[in-house]
Amino acid sequence: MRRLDFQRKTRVIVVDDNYDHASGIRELINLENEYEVIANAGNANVAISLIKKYQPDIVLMDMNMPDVDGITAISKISELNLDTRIIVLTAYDDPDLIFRAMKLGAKGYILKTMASHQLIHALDEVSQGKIYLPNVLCSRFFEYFQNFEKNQQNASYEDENNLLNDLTNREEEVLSLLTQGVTYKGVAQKLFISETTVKTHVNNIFQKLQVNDRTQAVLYAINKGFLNRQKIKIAV
Amino acid sequence: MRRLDFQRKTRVIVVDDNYDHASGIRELINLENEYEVIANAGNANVAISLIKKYQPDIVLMDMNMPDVDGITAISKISELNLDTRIIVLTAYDDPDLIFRAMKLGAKGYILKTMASHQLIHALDEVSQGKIYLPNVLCSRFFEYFQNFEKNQQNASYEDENNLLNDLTNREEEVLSLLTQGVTYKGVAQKLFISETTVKTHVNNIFQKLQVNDRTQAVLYAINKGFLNRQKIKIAV
DNA sequence: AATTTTCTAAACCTAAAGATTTAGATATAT
DNA sequence: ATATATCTAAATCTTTAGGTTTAGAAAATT
Repeated sequence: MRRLDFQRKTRVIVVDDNYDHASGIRELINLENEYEVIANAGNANVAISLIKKYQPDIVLMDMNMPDVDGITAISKISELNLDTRIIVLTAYDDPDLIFRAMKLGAKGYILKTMASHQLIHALDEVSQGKIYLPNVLCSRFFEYFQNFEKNQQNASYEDENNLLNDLTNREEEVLSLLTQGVTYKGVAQKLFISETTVKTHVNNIFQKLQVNDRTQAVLYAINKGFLNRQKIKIAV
Repeated sequence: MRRLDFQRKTRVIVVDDNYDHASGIRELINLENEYEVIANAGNANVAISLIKKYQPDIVLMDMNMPDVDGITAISKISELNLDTRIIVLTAYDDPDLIFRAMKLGAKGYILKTMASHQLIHALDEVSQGKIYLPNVLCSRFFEYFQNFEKNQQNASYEDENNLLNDLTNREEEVLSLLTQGVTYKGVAQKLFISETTVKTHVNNIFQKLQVNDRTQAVLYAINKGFLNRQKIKIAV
């Protein structure tokens, strides 16, 4: 099932620095009744101005281009907040590339090595508002995604060279308040201890984390995933 | 193509608080030569201790359970760092649930309404190290994923009530250095301006961001996605 | 029973941070 | 041409922050 609205074709812009390749794709797409390629772009900057001008339904974007790379291009296009949907067309099944493209809002991802009918299928799916990601690439994506999330968490606890593990409970409490922008006086009041005690704790924290001031301690804590899940809050 | 190693069956534990349902799944799976259900668990805590004990190849996990919910259970299981792969089995195609389950490392996700052969197919795929996520659920996932990422970025720029937009270029430069834990003196040296000028800028920044000190300013910046992409670095 | 951590707290000091006012120089816009 | 915004900088002052040493009490280890 394709588009129901036959009055207006789905408008596509092809972005590829290889002219022959772009022409091939253009002809392939124009064979289909539902689609028409309204423009070609040989590099990212031309592509962006064309997209601004014509606001196409779909952009077919090659990834390896001179000057501005595909990822940056996608990023800039999605900042325009148009209804234009991007399908990535590339030779590489690099998980990182897939992950970043999808993260930036690409609606489809196909390899150049894939059969041409898959390209049309992708157009069909994406023009219907779906996401098109072939199984192989989907697996690659999740590979990367789950590793990424795991690292985000493992950066926190269990880590051997995570100096946060050297902190005592009380020191963790103090650091937790520091990461909310609380002053020594504030910490003292909240923990019902004297200000000098807070200073003692803080100095111990600095030594253990090998930093020189509260800002660096806070940055260390955030980097190492201390207070990962709960959104960082600023105490007033 | 199923498993190549016929000498040892793939060992499965079923976690479902509905005993009848669990039994049904057990029988279904035991019809297959390659799999054997070695245990049932009616709640998450039992499940976790069984998994610790038997270290199964695959866990089929129901999501709506009493006491400890499925997401928490997955989280705890993945903290064990076993080779056990988790397949989620639930009645809901809630995007948030799918997203969180996959984020925590679930290798498959199927709806209870789906045909039984899909369950076996999921077991096949996952036992081969692949990820099994039916197209419908995959779309749901990406829906959520892309919205999530978009919000993370939009929290930064374009936001109306983002006070960071009020900062001048120079103030942004100063703030950027503050978020690296640089002192006033350090900022002065790096920007080739006097320390008092830095103080002026900093005070303006505080007023614009409506905060009282550098730590709060840094936290505000981080929360609003200032320095989103580049990993936070501590200057030494 | 003896030792080590941990939490508490003081005194004393220096350095850095932050608040406030004032002001000159350069742009940029109206 | 005259506001307006931005970047610069000084002087002055108060408040935190941070460094260092010392030390008592309680709890956990060995």
